[in-house]
Amino acid sequence: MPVSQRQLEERQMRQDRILTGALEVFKSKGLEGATMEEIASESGFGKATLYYYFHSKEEVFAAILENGWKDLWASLEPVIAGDESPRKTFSNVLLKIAENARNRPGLFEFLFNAPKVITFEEQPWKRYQNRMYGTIQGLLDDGIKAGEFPNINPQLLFKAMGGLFMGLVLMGDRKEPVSEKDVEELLNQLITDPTQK
Amino acid sequence: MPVSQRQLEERQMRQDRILTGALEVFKSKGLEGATMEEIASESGFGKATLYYYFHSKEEVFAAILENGWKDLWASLEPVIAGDESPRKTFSNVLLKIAENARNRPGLFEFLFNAPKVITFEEQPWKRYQNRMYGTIQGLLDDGIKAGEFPNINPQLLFKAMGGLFMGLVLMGDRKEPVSEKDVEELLNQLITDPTQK
DNA sequence: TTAATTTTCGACTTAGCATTCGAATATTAA
DNA sequence: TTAATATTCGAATGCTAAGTCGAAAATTAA
Repeated sequence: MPVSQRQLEERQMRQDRILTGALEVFKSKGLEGATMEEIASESGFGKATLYYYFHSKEEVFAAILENGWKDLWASLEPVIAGDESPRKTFSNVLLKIAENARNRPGLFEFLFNAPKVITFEEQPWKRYQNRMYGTIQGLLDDGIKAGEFPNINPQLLFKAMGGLFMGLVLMGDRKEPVSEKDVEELLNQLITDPTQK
Repeated sequence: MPVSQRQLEERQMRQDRILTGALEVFKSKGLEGATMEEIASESGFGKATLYYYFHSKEEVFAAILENGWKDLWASLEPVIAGDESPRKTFSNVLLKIAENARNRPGLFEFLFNAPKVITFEEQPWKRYQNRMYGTIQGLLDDGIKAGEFPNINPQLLFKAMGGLFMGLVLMGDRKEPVSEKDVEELLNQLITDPTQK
């Protein structure tokens, strides 16, 4: 009587289709610059139809971020839950992030740049983002305590790794995926393991 | 007959006043979100007066960036022209940037974040930005060739230092200026000098 | 003082765009 | 088939904000 499973799935697919089109437009025009008209034609629907699936342009924008961060976090969770050493876990987290970036480069870049544009506060996706950043910082904290990283302010280490890693993942001219070797190299060259001295 | 020196100076000051107000509004609302109305009231003029000094909102935005990058570059130039070793020059450049950031934190943050928002192409301030990035990359290149830095892809090193340094300068909870010691520490901890091994 | 010039500004015009409406079309279930 | 429900869409609405106008006030120069 209500709605069949198939119906729900088709609805979901249409939403995804809209979101995919919207991502393209947002990437090239930004939040304000993008028009619903353009998002509609990009995703193959009429303008009014977008409003059948979403309440507003902001909601479309937020949905992209929400889904993106949620998926990213979901893929990270098992890695973090593992019981490896902080340094090894840290390395695995970076690898997993790189894998995500490789699969959907457009979305990934958007996830990390879009937030700068937002003015309206408290969005649900922020929770995932904070959780991820918090976890990574925690790993660095623990690693430093355990003597696996040099004794430097974890906040700074975080920033440095962030910049470096984004460089590797986003700006890479290379076509091959980021390998375990790459990440290990990073860690060894920039963050010397004191125990190996 | 034309315009007196004082008149020119006063005009300049009014433009600066507008730019200062605009910076505040742009920072909180972004390029699209900011209204000329708000910029006007923030800087203490009527809306129409803004158009007496600038042709459009984009021009106001661009003027902030142009002035900012120009000043930053001007302060860097003598440091770069010095004849120290690449590593030492690199360190001095970072110190000078930090000094700039300390003097006008709001502007500085804007200079480094705003570009992400821009869609319209080729702006004059881009030339200063590229010159600075190019110079820094060149210093790293030279330093690597001279064996003063570890042998790592300069692009990556650049990203890493960028992330780290921005962390130090922008996110710092500290109130004291970034000191030579801080920068040396950075270099020593993250980018071990191979000659010291 | 007075005429030119510079500066200021609120009201107005206008264009673009988010959002709504209402009617059509398609799908489902009986 | 047929009625209910789900989906689609272009046209109409309304608002916001960039940019313009024309008149005033202030300043300068004689």
